[in-house]
Amino acid sequence: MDKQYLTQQLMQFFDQYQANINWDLYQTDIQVHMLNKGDCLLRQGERSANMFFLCSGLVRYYSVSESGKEYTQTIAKSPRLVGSTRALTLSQPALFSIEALHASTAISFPWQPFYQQMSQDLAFTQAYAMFLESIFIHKEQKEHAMVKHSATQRYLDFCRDFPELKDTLPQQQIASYIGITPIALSRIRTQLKTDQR
Amino acid sequence: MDKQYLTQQLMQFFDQYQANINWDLYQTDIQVHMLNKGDCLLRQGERSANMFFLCSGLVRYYSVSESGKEYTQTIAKSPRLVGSTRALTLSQPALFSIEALHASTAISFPWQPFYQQMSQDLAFTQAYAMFLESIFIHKEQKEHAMVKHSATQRYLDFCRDFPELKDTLPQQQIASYIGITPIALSRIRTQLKTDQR
DNA sequence: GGGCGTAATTAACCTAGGTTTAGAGAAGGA
DNA sequence: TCCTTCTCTAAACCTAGGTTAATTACGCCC
Repeated sequence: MDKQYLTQQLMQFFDQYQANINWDLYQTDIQVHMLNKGDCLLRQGERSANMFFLCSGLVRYYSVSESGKEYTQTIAKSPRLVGSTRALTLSQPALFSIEALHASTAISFPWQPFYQQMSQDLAFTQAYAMFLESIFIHKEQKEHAMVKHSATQRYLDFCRDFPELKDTLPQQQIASYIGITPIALSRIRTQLKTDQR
Repeated sequence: MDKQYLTQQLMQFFDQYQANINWDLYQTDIQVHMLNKGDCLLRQGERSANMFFLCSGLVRYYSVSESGKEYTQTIAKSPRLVGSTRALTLSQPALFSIEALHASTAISFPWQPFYQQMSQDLAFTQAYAMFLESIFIHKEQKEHAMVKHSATQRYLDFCRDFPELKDTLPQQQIASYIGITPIALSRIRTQLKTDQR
């Protein structure tokens, strides 16, 4: 798709924070990613120096443990920055993969020079702090739910938070988001159905 | 204890970030808190406009669910800022209490005017973003451990991360940090002892 | 020393959720 | 049309950790 057009979206996204960015510096490094369902932007264990901007579509962050179990940490909707803050700031391999849940479009740009330039811009740094605050708060709520709520409650929470996904996303992935096996989720769903009557 | 002296520590803490702060504005609002073991700086459900700086000692962040179960989210050592970013930025009641694990000293100051002034200071905003990044990374690792590791593994992780606490902290609180009951922890400990032989 | 409150252990029992295996639909491809 | 593959459901069984309750151990105050 049109790189010009997508870059436009990225610029608009940052405009809302009144950050003063010289995009010309990155023109040559910006890459367009057309994703089909199941394609990955970033793979667990990979080192990447890029941040991504999700222009359209939907992705999930998931990780796989040594024992082969999959856990979906986050589901992110466009428009949004996506990427591993941790991997970029500590320059370590990513702890999770980022996978498209539908067809999606994203662009990538190199984080270091961008962050270098941006950390001189107060408006941007403020916006970045706000971004971190918001994902932090989300993470805190998810930790809370994982520890304090039963699987059934977490499923109901998921249905409340993502009403548009509860019927379109495969149940395996819903199960992986709430931290249980698809089999347990199936049990919970039939249990809920019989309770309703 | 000497307010002057503790305030000095707070200023030194921010000096390391080269933030340019006019402390005179807050002199009258700064309060000193001398904490005994078990005293709380902040109580779950309370609204507070203050941020705290832990000058000496050790605190834990814990929350109690409706069903009366306690969960320790974080253990924080001095010197450090402590408080609920979430409660302050959204001006909502705190989701957790902050309790001293030993005798500790802290000072409090009003967050809003401070943050207002500080968000004009690039060095401070950068430092704040780094602070958020660091607690975010910690939270991500804890979420990961809670989901992927067994209670036994989480106990071993705790012993690795807090070697100085594993014998001094009451087992109830260790259990609450790793998200199990004290009874389960006792079982795990005897299990580990017999395994060693 | 004797009582008392708190913390830690132990054992018996229970339950949520994992594991394994099998089968039922739906969807595509030759 | 049949065959394959993928997703979901169902049932039998297992296990980690929760629950309850009784027992012991360790201060601490009188």
